[in-house]
Amino acid sequence: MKYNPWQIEEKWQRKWEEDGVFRVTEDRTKPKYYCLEMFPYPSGRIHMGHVRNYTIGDVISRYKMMRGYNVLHPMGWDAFGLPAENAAIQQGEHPARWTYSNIEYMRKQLKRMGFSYDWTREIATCAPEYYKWEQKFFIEMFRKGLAYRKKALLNWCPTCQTVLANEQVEAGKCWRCDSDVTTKEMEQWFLKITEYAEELLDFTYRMEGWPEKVLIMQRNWIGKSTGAEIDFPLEGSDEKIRVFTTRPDTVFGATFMSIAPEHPLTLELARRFGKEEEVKKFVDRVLLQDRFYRTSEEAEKEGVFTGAYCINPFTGRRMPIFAANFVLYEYGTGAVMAVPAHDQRDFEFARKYGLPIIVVIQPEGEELHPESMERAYEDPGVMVQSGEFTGLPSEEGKEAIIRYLEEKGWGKRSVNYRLRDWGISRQRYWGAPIPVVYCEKCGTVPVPEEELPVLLPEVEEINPEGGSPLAKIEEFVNTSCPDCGGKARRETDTMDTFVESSWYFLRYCSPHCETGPFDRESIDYWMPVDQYIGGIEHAVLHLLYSRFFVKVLRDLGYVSIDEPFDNLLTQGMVIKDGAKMSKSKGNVVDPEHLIQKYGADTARLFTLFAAPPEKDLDWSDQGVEGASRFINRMFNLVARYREMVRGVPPSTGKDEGEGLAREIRHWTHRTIKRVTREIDTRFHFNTAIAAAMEFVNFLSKLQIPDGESERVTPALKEAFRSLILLMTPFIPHVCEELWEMIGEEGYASLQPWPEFYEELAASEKFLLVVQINGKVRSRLEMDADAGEEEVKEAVLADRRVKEYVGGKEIKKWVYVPKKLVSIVVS
RNA sequence: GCGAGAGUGGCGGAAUUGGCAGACGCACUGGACUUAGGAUCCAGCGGGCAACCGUGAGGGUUCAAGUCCCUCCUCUCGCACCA
Repeated sequence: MKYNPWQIEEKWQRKWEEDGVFRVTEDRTKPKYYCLEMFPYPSGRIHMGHVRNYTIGDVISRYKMMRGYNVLHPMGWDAFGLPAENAAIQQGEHPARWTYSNIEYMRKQLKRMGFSYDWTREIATCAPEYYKWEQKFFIEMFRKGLAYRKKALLNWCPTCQTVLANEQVEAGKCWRCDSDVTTKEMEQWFLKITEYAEELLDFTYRMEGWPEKVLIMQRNWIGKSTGAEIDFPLEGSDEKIRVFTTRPDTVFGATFMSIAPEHPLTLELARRFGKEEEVKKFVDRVLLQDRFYRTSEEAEKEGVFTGAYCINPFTGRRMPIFAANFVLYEYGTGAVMAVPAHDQRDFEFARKYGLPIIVVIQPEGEELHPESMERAYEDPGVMVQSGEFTGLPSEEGKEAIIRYLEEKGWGKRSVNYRLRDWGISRQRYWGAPIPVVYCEKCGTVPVPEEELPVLLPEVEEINPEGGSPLAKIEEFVNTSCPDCGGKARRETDTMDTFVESSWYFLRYCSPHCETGPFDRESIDYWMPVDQYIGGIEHAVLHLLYSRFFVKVLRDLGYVSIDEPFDNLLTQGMVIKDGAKMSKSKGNVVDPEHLIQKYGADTARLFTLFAAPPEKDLDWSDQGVEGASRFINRMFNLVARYREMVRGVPPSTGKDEGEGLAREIRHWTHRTIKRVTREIDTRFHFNTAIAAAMEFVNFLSKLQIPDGESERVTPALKEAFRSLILLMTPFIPHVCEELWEMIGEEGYASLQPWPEFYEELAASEKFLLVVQINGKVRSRLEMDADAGEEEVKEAVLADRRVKEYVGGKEIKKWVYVPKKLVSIVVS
């Protein structure tokens, strides 16, 4: 009898499917567990990253199932996206055909891995039954003002003639044609994620099941800063310029003002003061620079005087107003009060243009002088040269200044976020149409609900020149206004694919629901996701958008949860030869070859054994051999004892038995304990597998003396049953086969997880380590129930101990029960 | 620059609360079986002849430090003119 993975795997995959072993319903007699892995983009074939991600999720799902949970473990396809469109351009294949044939192929590959998905719940986001509901959400968001249209500066690729999402711009270049990306102002649809900035931030402090790293990244991305807005009157006018600052305590040191080149006031002021020509030259030049250069640190700070002055309300100082390249129009008010002594950018700017520097914060224990300063002092200190505020510690000063401002009506307390609203318009074909029409009379009108979905029209070919493909389809564009019936044009942009992935986990709960996006009861039963697993690359985008979406759906009355994912596991990358697997590096291992050569169980076992899930996994062909070898050894071991244990009832209860049987039972229970703890407390599958390997090593060495076999077989049966069940989540196919081989009924996958008795797991002897003056000098085997007196007697009687202690005085005696003795002698 | 994480044999990686450093696996060495072995099984495997020395470097706390404290070095990741 030889281990034949292909035959075994085919057999059990077929049986699981025939018997619907992994199909789930809302069974209220069991606790629920929703285990989810980030769904793949159907790019063509699965890669090692998928294998790792989905294997981790599968172990967790199968383990929880055996622990008695009702487990939802679904799979689907993030099916809209650019690669489909590119394939269409390059190969002339329709994006839908290309996508669906990829899905067919990848589904087969995933099934071949033996993952425990409930395939009846499979979804593809490009299906009208899916995006229909997304369009409905969009309309509801539009009605609540959470989806709106505005002009915005977008990344524009002049070669491809299209807008690029931020993630499609790599180091200032177009990801597809490598030309320099510029900006262009266009009408865009936005989702108002900033409305939820505070809540999104707030919850990061309560999400205990998420890695701290991800939470920190999200907090940084949201980028909350608190401070004040202050009005600076324009000299010779009633107008005011409003700035945002986080350092109101430094306002006495503000000596000039910087405003963004694209700020409408910039050219307006220049015109008024006869500086139009040179300011416009500067503005044009800066706006031509790409944003990546302009916002990088290397970019030199430069600016131009607009000719205008404003007045510092606190000091009465005339502050020249500069247009400066480093001021961002989109952040705060697009204008900044410049405090050169206490802000590095302003410092550099002031030095360059010879502007005054006034120190208003003194650090403790040193005195700053503007002439001798080499850089700005940005830390807290004591306020100086600040009128009635002089002498206040700067932190208190912030509060005092804000109160003063508000009293005087010069400004107010203010909070700013770095987070911007989410631009979702894409000039793409292969995406969900934005369900809006533009009527000459009624303006922007959402498509009525009963007309949803706005179907993506068939298209002959996609223009490689780019631009919105939908805009070229007359029958699609030309429509009538739902309100007045007059002539209207459809929106031709489609939605960012991140919109689809922001709610797919909800759809899985009732994937075939026709009356709504999902069935409320199923959502209330399954959500939130108990364990979410995926790559760290989505730490901000997908994970933040999903959080936002759930909060919006909550406020629209669809769900009653605040957060979608209770626990998050970010798995490490798959590395080979010191680099991430990638086509360009040529270090890709195709999972399909692996399966062909070793079978799915080996592929699974290796990815689990090589590293804990959250760490990077170093690929090693020899390591795969090792995994394969282990499965063979386990198979041969069970095969050898198969006849002996068939039909024998396993040992149960806490009676240890005697001799060999007792040793076997001790090993069995110890192993159950170790494997369970490693999986349960921290998902460290590598050490769980190591424990099982040790158990196999032990069992392989067993020599059963003639005549003893009767007494030993129940213990052996228990051992094999346990071993097989412990390994089932990791290598399910071979475990099903072995389960059958030892004569057990039903599916191993459906058995309850083995239990252990603490009494049996504990050993009856322990090895006592004896240290003398901090060095290990002896080891003694002791009975587990030996008390300190007994231990002391045994230690002092030990030959090696006597050698070191001799007649010397024992100055210290430390006893750690069941572990060690530490003796200090002079 | 700021933030987070990590440095342990030839390699991947183990070491509850400070308590035998190197589990388990790979590679390697020797042996057995064999026509053969790149299959399988058995044994060995941090360094050093040894006393001893060994967890990035140097200090410290402790009977005892990979683990705690201080200083420093290296690497990885994230953010980086956000006022």
